[in-house]
Amino acid sequence: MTRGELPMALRAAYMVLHRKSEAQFARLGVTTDQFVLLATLARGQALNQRELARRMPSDPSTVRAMLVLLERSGLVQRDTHPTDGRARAVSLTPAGKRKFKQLWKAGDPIRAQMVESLTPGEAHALVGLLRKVADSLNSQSLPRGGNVHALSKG
Amino acid sequence: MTRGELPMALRAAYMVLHRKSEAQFARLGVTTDQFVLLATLARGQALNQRELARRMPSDPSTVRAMLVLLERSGLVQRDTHPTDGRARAVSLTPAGKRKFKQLWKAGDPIRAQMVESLTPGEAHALVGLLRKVADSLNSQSLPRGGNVHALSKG
DNA sequence: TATGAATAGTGCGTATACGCACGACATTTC
DNA sequence: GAAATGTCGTGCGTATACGCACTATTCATA
Repeated sequence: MTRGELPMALRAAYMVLHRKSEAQFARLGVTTDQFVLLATLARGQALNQRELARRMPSDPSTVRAMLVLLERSGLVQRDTHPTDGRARAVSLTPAGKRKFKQLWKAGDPIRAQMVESLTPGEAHALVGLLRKVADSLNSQSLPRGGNVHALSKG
Repeated sequence: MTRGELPMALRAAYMVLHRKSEAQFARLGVTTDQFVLLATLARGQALNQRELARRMPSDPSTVRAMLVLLERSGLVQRDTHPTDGRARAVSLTPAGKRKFKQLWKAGDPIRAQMVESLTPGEAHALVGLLRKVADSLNSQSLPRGGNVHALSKG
């Protein structure tokens, strides 16, 4: 197997998922990434923006831009943090919770199709392998230049 | 396993890959997606813009914006298509070919790390599973609303 | 061959994605 | 308790990502 296949396969799979999700959620007036943000908040309310970004995962700058829009549409609120004057405590509004339930239903066909294209064992394995790869990339600081093999083979 | 884990794991893995790649390629003056475009062109020269978009995969509008930038930096050229007056034949310039080789080397640590975090069997399986999921999402037109299970269980 | 349908590319608008610099507040250290 | 250091959020700039409307060209067919 060629080395470059794995990154490209990962990219291709994500892109299709993203496109299909976008089409599914558009009717409900939110984007795929806004759904991810709402889902993350639904799991853990009153996060600050950095923690929210870490969990999505996304960038704090990006999350801020998203929150501005979501706040404007009334799905999310940002209160001043009780103990940390720098931070803001983000949480779903009641409307946000309702919208999230609606979105979860709307996304079900996509989740179902992904899972049903695989055996239960394959689905489980795929999640495990994706996490393994993600963890590996997350942990290691990559060399800035050149070729790591030139070193390890020397 | 929860249903939502697979999409989130896929998203998380792609995001890390994208971020790490961005950091690696930035020194060389191109983005990760520009690298993908150049790699796609390196495999099949003189594609028109739609075919290029189909292979990346990406959106024709996005590809156009990228080509404008890449053309400006001299890595890519767009000639009028020999037989189709609507289309443009996109190809790498000599500078584009050189840059691509350089980028391929720069990306090697990332590809290496992804592959080496898995056994050869796992890596092979992962690529297969990703393609299976991607193909499944690509082929089926999803229902516009509601829950596909409400139908299949009825 | 005229004409309608399909296709390639363009241009625009909105929403991520992320780096970077900045001010505000916290925490540490002396 | 004041200064150094770190962290949170903001604001800005550039580059995707994609839908949509529009023009130009090609293809199908009457």
